[in-house]
This record gives sequence, structure tokens and C-alpha cells, in this order.
Amino acid sequence: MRTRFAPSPTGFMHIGNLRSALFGYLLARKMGGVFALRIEDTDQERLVEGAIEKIYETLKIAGITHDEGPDVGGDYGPYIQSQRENVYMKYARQLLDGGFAYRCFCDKEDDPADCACQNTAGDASQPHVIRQVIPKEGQTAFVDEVFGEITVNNNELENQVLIKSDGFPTYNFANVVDDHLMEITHVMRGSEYLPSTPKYNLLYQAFGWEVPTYVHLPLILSADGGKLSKRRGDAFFEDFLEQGFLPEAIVNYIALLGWSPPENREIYSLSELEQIFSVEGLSKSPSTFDLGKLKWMNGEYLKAMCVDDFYPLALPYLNYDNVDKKALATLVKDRIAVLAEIPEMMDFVAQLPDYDNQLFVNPKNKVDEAVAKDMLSKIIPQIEELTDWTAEAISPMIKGFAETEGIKPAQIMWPLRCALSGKEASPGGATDLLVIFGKNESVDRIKTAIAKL
RNA sequence: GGCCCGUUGGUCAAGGGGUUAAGACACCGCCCUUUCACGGCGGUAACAAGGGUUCGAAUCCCUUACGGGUCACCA
Repeated sequence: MRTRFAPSPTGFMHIGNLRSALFGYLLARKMGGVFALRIEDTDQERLVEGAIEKIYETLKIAGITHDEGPDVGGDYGPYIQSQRENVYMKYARQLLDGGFAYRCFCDKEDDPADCACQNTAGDASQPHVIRQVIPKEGQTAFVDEVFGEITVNNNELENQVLIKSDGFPTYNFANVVDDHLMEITHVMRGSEYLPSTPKYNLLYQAFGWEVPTYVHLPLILSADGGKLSKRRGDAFFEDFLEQGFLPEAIVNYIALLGWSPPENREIYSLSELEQIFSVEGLSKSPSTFDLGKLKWMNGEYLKAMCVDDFYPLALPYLNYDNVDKKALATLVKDRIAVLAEIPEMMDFVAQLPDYDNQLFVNPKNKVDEAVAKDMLSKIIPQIEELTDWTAEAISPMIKGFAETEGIKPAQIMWPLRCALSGKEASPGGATDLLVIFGKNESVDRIKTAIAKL
């Protein structure tokens, strides 16, 4: 049992492609088979420098490891199509000899339907392409594991180009030849290939090769019903990494797009997916990429992490001096869905925002501006006296203050938190913020509040 | 336009002749709470439409509508 991922090195990793890779990988792992990587670089015009390395890198980040490929070797190499040119020519000649293909000397613009090349010998030294002979009549049918039996009339099919005039094979040809030569048993790809699959079947037939099992995957659409696009930043794996999504969360999420697990659960590690994946769970209808749900899932992964693992991830977003960054990370870990939310959530740390006094008004906690001013003024001496600046010491101090003043703890907690953060919402309460800011900064901010009030 | 495929709440989706039609995200409400959040509890919300077949249809068939894919010397 062998599957493959066959991307073109054209730049970034499209989410749809990544999912194809993932499902091919999962199926191979589940069945104890082999997952191969093949680079389809037969379009010389679309080559992008460094794109192959990018593919290796992306798969690695996603945790999708291949057993065979250009970088890791294997018995079916080379795994880069541009290095297999002679292979394709050999098989093209075989088709030529068998009458399954012909040399076509027409211009690109000409309609191959009424081209006479099929019946003339032509001069092989002249520029030309090699086309597949498609029967004019009859039907071609194939069975797809997801979509079932699909039949098309041969007259819908074109005499497609197999070898381009530059000598390189087309995807249509190279794909069939390589899948056979590499003994790929399960072909997984997006459903956009469904309509052209009959042509590939005809090729297999012409060669007398066994047809692989087809597993076509439903498309992934964007929120507006169209395709995922580069412009809106939802098309590429890299886009999401940049936005601070965890690779594990992205992989988990896309696994659930067009596939559903046998049990009623959604959070799965890659290795768990490897255990339970099956083509039965694949659906036919296209699914919409929901950023909101991805965010939720990412948040779940963040919450499940321990602080020590989370800290290095959060560090790039915590550019603050004179504060315990790990304490900040702890505060923020369970409150965000995406790492990129950190700066906005933490902006009050570097600089106290210019807030309105209305901030202090909180009827539920029985706090108004007067109460706030009064309580803050009264607690300052106690704060200044405190020598042990830890949560263990600060918390009882505040509670004790509330007791002697005969107020609810919230009546001092709320003003403190507002004074320290200057925001309606902040990660952590008064105690957390006091600890983080330290005595001097805390007192400064509280005095600022009193002055304003 | 031809051909192919699809259609269960706003989204992901289970269910494939008899179900009060799961669950999740989002949304709303309540509770908890030293804010927000987290967490807990609850709620709104769906079988595209019309015909069949059947004792019985979200499930099977047909038609229509809508959506998508594809018709390259791109993959």
C-alpha cells in the first residue's frame, strides 16, 4: 500500500494541498504503508527558486513525514520529475508505436479537434507535441472511493497533450507514468481532478497497467463561498503560522474539513489521527474554511500546553522591559486563541493608557469615582509598607484592608485593577497586576489614578 | 454553455428507510468569578423545492433550483 504527495514547487503551501498531503500521509500510516513525496516541476515557467526546500520545511513543521522522496531517497527515484525526462519519452514512444498517441505540429491556438496530424506522419525533427488518442465514441468509467462510479462520454474528452513542445511531459502524463512506476496504490487528490480522471484511465488502459484506487477529496472553500485566496490571507499554511496559529492546531482543523472521525470528538493529535483515519469518513460536499473555529481549536491547544512550553512561543510577542515575562505569559496563556492577540491584550504593560474616569464606575461591585479615590488613597501606605512583594503576601494584605475598612474586597480590587491597567478588561486581576508591575510602578499608577480622580 | 459533482442550523458535521434529527464553533441567556476571559448550565437555529416508491423517506428514484468543479503545451 503506497500513497504519495505530488506538489508543484510554485511557492507556498496551499491549505488544500496540505490537506491532500495530510490525508495521503494518514492513510499510509493507518494501513502501515508507504508515503512518498514527488516533486512535479514539469512546468519550467512556473518554477520558483527555493520552493522545493519550502515544501520540505512545511511538511516538517506540519509533522507530516515522508518515507521516500528527493531528500530521503527510496527505491523509485528520482523523485523530481524534471530528472525523469528520459523516462517519459520512453513511454511516450511506446504509445506512439501502439497508435495510442501521435505527433501534433499545430500551433497552440489551433483547435486539436479538427487537426489532421493524427493521420499524417510529420517530421519528428520539427517542433511538435505528442497527443493522446481519445476514442471518439463510447464511454469511460471509473470508481472513486469517495464519489462512487463516474462515467463520461469519450467525446467530451480532448486529445490531450502528453509531451509538450519543450520536451517536458504534462502533469496528465507524468502523473500517470510516475504513479505506475512508483507503484502508488492510492491516488489522493482534490476533486478538481475528477473530470480529467477518465483520460488517465485511458492511458492506464493503453499501457495495460493496473488502475490505482482513486480517492478524490472535496474542495475547501472560503467564507464567501469562493476559493481560498492569497489576498485574504487564508490560502496558505504560512499565512496561518504568521498569524500565530500552532501547526498542530492547523493540521487538526484541516483534518476535520471534509472528513469526520468515527467518534464524536474533535481534538486529535497527529498520531491519534494516524490510528483512526479512514476513507469512510470522507465526504463529497465541499466545506467552508471557518477561521473562527480554527481560532477556538488553537485556543484549546494553547490551554492544553504547560507554561514552560508556551513561554518560548509567546516570547516574541512580549516586548516589555522590567517585567517578569514568564508571569505575563502565564496570565495570557488561557485567555487567547491566537498568539497574535497578545500585544493588544498586553499593551497597558509598557504604557498606562489614557483612560476615562468612568472606568472606575462599577455598580455591581459598588464602586464609583469617589469610592475609588477614597480606597486607593487609603491603601497606598499599606502597599508602600509591604516588604514581601509576592502574591502570597499581597493578597492577604488587600483582604485585610477590605476587612478593616468594612468594604467588599471587590470595592478595592476593582479600583486597583483599573488604576493599574487603565483598561476595562485585562488579563489577571489586581493581585496579578501588582505582582507584575512591582511596588514602584504600582504605586506610580495608583497615584496617577488618584490625581485624575 | 456542455459535461461531472454536490445540497442536514450562519459554519464544521453525525445519521444512509421508522431518531424527541447527535455533537462542535459562533451567537444569546444564566451561574461562578477580585475585571475580561476560563469553566459550568441552558437556549435560538437544519434535512433546498416539487413529484414519486413505501405502511413509513433527511435517508431510495425523477425533475427543478441553487452552489461548485472542469473544459490549457497549469498542475
